[in-house]
Amino acid sequence: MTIPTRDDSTAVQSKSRYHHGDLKEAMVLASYDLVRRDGAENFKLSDACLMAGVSTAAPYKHFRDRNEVLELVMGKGFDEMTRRSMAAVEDAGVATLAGMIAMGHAYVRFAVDEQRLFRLMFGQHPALKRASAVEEDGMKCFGSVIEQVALYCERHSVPGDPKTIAVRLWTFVHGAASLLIDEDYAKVAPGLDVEALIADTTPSLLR
Amino acid sequence: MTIPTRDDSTAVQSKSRYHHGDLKEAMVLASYDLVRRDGAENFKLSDACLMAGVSTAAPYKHFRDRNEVLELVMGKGFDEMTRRSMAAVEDAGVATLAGMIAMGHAYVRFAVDEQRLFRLMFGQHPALKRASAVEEDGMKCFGSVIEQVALYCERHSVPGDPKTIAVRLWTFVHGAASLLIDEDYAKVAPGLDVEALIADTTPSLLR
DNA sequence: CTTGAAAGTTAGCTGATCTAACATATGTTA
DNA sequence: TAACATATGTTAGATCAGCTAACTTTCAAG
Repeated sequence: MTIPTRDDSTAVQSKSRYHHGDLKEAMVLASYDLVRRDGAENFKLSDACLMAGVSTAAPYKHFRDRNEVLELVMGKGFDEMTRRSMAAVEDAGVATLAGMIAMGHAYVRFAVDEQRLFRLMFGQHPALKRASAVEEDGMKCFGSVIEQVALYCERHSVPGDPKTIAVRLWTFVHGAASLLIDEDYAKVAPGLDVEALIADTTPSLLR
Repeated sequence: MTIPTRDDSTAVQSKSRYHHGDLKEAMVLASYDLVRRDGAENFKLSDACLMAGVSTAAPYKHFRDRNEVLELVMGKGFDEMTRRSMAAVEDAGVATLAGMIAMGHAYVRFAVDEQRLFRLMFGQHPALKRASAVEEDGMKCFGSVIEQVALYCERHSVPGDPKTIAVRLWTFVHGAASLLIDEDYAKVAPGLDVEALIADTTPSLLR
């Protein structure tokens, strides 16, 4: 439950070491890693303090409380998710079917690779998600996914409202990611190939 | 944060009142209500103790720890969800399109009505979900949904593996429920009519 | 330099889970 | 029916994390 080692390469520090330099950033980075490792429910602010090399009271000069730190971690999570999804679609081809499928796969792969982060980002404390920083990053993430689907719809003259179709696709992919990492598929459909499920279903949803 | 009043109608009690009578059951019932009201993240075992009228040490004679109580609450949640989904499909017509849509709507409505319960049941601590009691009730819940879709597929000679098609429908409905209560739809597609989304999309998924 | 604000520190409060040691019913057996 | 074993309560307190208060150090502006 505790391997909180000081990572000096991460922290920006003054020579004196009484003042950290950029404790706020260092705390968020440390917390991001801790949440990825242990999950938000096991995240201890005090571990992040250890990693940043400060006392447990120090963060309160920069954050309202533990939750504000988690909010910023969520924001970083959404940024990373956006980055990966967009990279995938640009790689496989913007406004192509392959691109849409790749985007779905990237979404699911993020959920799998970053399970604990994904769990923090979705379905947990509704209060956290309402934080302005989170709202902004979340909107950017979902917005860019929807935008990509809309591009596809226009290019291929898919009938109907592009946004509605985009929401359909998003809904399906999100459901797949959730049920997969929650091990619900494993209970009723063990060995299910989720990538195939998405590849097979995407065409039906894009029309 | 605290309205834990003693509910004597719920509790089975002996005359002496030293021994509760059925503390285990009383604790689960109280905890179920508290989780529905406050969410699992704000659930205090001590509140449940107050409601059951016992000291905070008493539950440890019946439960391993706080998590075991939550596991049983999850189990009850799955039972209730199964009940509602099956009632909906039987009401609207087993093996009919209307029945499939009604089942989806019931699933989403459960998520909305019992948001905090739903959040406990999905996407939270993976450890809790692996508890045998939870696994059993969860399987029953998803299993019966899948079974119903399979019945539809057979009746209407839908080509392809019925189970695969059932998983598709389940995935979509679960995604819709999750994004809805997580207020993610509200961010990018405010005012989205989720019931319509499901009614419109179900036919495309059932073939 | 001085001085005020920013950003650390230590000490300690609070509130929740859980444990240890003890107390009281209950019900089976002598 | 007395006595014992067991189940199921109680009280007291350890622990541990979040957070606050009061004090200290550094920095930067004039």
